[in-house]
Amino acid sequence: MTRQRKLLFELIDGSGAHLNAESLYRLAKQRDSRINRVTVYRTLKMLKQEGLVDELDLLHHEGDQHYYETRLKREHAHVVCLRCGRVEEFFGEPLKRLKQQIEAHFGFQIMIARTEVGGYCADCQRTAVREAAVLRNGPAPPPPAGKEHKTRKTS
Amino acid sequence: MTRQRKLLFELIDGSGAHLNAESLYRLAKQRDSRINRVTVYRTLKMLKQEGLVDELDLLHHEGDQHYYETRLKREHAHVVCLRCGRVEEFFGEPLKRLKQQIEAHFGFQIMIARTEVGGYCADCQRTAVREAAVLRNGPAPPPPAGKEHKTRKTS
DNA sequence: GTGTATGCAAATTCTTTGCATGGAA
DNA sequence: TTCCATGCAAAGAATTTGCATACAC
Repeated sequence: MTRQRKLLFELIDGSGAHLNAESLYRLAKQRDSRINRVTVYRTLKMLKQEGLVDELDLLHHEGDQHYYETRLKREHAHVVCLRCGRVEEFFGEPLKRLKQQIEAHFGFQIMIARTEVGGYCADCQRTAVREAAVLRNGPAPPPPAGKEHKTRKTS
Repeated sequence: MTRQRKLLFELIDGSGAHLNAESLYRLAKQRDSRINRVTVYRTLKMLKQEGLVDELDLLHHEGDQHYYETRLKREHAHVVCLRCGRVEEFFGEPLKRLKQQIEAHFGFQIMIARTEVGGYCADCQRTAVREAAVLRNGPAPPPPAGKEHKTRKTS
């Protein structure tokens, strides 16, 4: 257990976000300027093999990097908005069912499962509708006078 | 619609396997020696964007390439044996459920969904038991005399 | 004929390897 | 004190880009 490994695991575990190797390296460098990018890759590989972290690609929404998270949480699917990049996590019982059925059906012993879903989040669906309107009709008319407030539903 | 695009889509669609960019390129080259690797990458990118093919990584079981399949089949999960590399496909209703729940829960509009599961297939579980026995006890005694037949269950 | 797709070479991005040194147990 | 992890430099795999030519429509 070295200084570097401890730091890296803490960062992956502590960060709310899904870090990729490069972000993890940058964060680590801030706390320990002597750390090397190669150590990050080597440590990630080890943590993966030990089953301590999971590797995601979040549908390669931005580039071909991978993202990492600790395996401490309950199993969940990742839901990525293809427009704004926001990532939600879905915990639910169909996931468990799916695993059970696969184990039963193939006599498989599942070690790891990954579900990644891409699409458009509620906000971006609204935006898309607005953008399409602009393309069709030109810029929207100015909003009616009065205090601004968040649009609730477009349809 | 160029000669190359037609060929590449046919190959992805026709091949039973999950091809990666390099295998696809090699197959294509056999049929049309003038084709270029770059064209393969460009075409795959386009087919992905059009929603005609899906990109998988099969848990990066061997290297960091991606694998491709057409979207003509019903939605399914990929089940990869981490030992022998065999890939099974699972069609089942928990997948549909999962998508529905995610759409309902987040108000999400799902465009693409990918489930990849890794573990050990029935055959490899048996092998692992044998291998562990060898590590513990040294090479197994020769099998009892008589006609060879497939082992059915080890446990 | 016009514009987009292709081929080629070179560049970029992400990740791994070889080897000498440093640090944890 | 021993051995494995680290850092550094360099290599390697997978993929993308720039630019001139070729081909589909």
